[in-house]
Amino acid sequence: MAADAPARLRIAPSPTGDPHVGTAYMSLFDLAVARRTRGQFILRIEDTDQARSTPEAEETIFQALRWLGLGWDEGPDVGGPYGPYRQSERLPLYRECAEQLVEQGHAYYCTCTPERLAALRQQQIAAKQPPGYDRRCRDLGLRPRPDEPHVIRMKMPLEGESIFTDLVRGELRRPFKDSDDQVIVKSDGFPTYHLAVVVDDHHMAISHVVRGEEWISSTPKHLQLYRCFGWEPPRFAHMPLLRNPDRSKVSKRKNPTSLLWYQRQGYLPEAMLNFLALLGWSMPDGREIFSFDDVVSNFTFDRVVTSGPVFALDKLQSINGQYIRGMDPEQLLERLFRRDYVRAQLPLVQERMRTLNEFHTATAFFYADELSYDRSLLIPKKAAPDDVPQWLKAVRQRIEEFRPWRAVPLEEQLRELVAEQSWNTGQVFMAVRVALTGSTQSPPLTETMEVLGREKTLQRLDRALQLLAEEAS
RNA sequence: GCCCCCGUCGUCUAGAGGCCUAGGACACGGCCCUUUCAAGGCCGCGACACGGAUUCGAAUUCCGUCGGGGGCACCA
Repeated sequence: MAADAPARLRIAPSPTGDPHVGTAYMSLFDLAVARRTRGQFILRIEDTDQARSTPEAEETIFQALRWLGLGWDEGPDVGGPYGPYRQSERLPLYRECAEQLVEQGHAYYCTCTPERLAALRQQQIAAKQPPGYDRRCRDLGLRPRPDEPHVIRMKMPLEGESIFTDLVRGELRRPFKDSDDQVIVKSDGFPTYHLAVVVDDHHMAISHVVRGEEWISSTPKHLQLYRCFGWEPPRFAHMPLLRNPDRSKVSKRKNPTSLLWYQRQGYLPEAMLNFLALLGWSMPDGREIFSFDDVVSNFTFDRVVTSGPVFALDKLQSINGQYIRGMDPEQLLERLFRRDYVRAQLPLVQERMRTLNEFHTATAFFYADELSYDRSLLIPKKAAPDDVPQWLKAVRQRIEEFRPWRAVPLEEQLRELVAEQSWNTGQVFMAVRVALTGSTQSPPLTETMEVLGREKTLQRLDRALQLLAEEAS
């Protein structure tokens, strides 16, 4: 990869939750290659899942990547010559491409019902057959009317094999018969990932696709689409998957995966990047502390390992410490007081402060790993002790998946819940307040929740429930 | 069940047939420095999954076994 025409790489996150470390991990290498070749790094939002995509999630992805210094040359918010950069705004293109495939006999309409597909699947699993579409509609030449529910499926070759060269793994091959006729346009008219990614990567002139190992098995489908369209496919690099300590694919249940968490915890973006670069890749000279520019000038895919690294935080801690020690005090001061977390806390406590020092006492609870407070505080005055656990459980459940994580809507949720159950608002709010802050005195509850973040909020509710359970037994 | 990827210290990794009695970093243990804690210094613990084959010689090549992971959606 030394010679190198300008490369175009993209990160294509789905705006369906908190910005993920995996997104940063891929972006890091995308940007490195783009910079190294004086090419471009593109951000494309893959919001073809109408049910799960949200605008807030998209916004936090922008924010998190910018925090890390992984800015993009083209994207939904900055524009660019290949836009729009949001898949939901490119629908006509996918439709047109899919219809073209149907015209050319590379794809077909399918009217099989979800019920039939589910039943088929069950049978196959029961018969210990690999699950997959049985191609019933493949040669029927169906032309469903627009009001008739249907999908479009691509035709995979029945024989032969797909061979491609992966930049990190070398030659990979797989018989076509192992891939079924994938849906490329859903019944809601939206493309599936498989169609959209190919169409967009081509139309955005992407030269290198860097993505997780999890995509290896669908690469033959993608290559087949390129072939059907008559387009030249990009180069593929399948990076190893980040793992939990138990070696499963990294997940938020077992690891903090939200970039927002790292930001709030006070990790430095440059240390985070350094750490991420060290997972699966190494500098030719073996140095472990290096800048993003060092990655840019040294990155090659042949130094990427193929086995999945465990995403373990102790090394990140150590690296972060080294960065902190390496800063001059003025720089450090700057960083400390610009921290967004502190800024967010400020309005909550300002009206309660009489001296500057009170800022620290009033916000200490934001930082505690585990609050220490007397269990009896969890039982509000005039409340029945046995009621408290169910309040906390109900509140937890109510907000666990709730979006957006903002004070006003959260307050609405809580008030609704309390009203439904005919509970006492003051008592319920007080119990939650103590669980979250360890004290009966705190800034307004839901504003506190917003700043504290979902993760810590849920964690502290759990902790309070645990305390109450201990007391009961 | 089928297909694919992977397998060096607890963890991240170096290693592309002899330079390997396998190197570094994190973590861990000890000592030193020190009013404490960190930081720093020194020392230590600690791995080529297993079995065959190829070779004068294998962590490095090939095969098998075992183990881990991923995929098999109208999710990405």
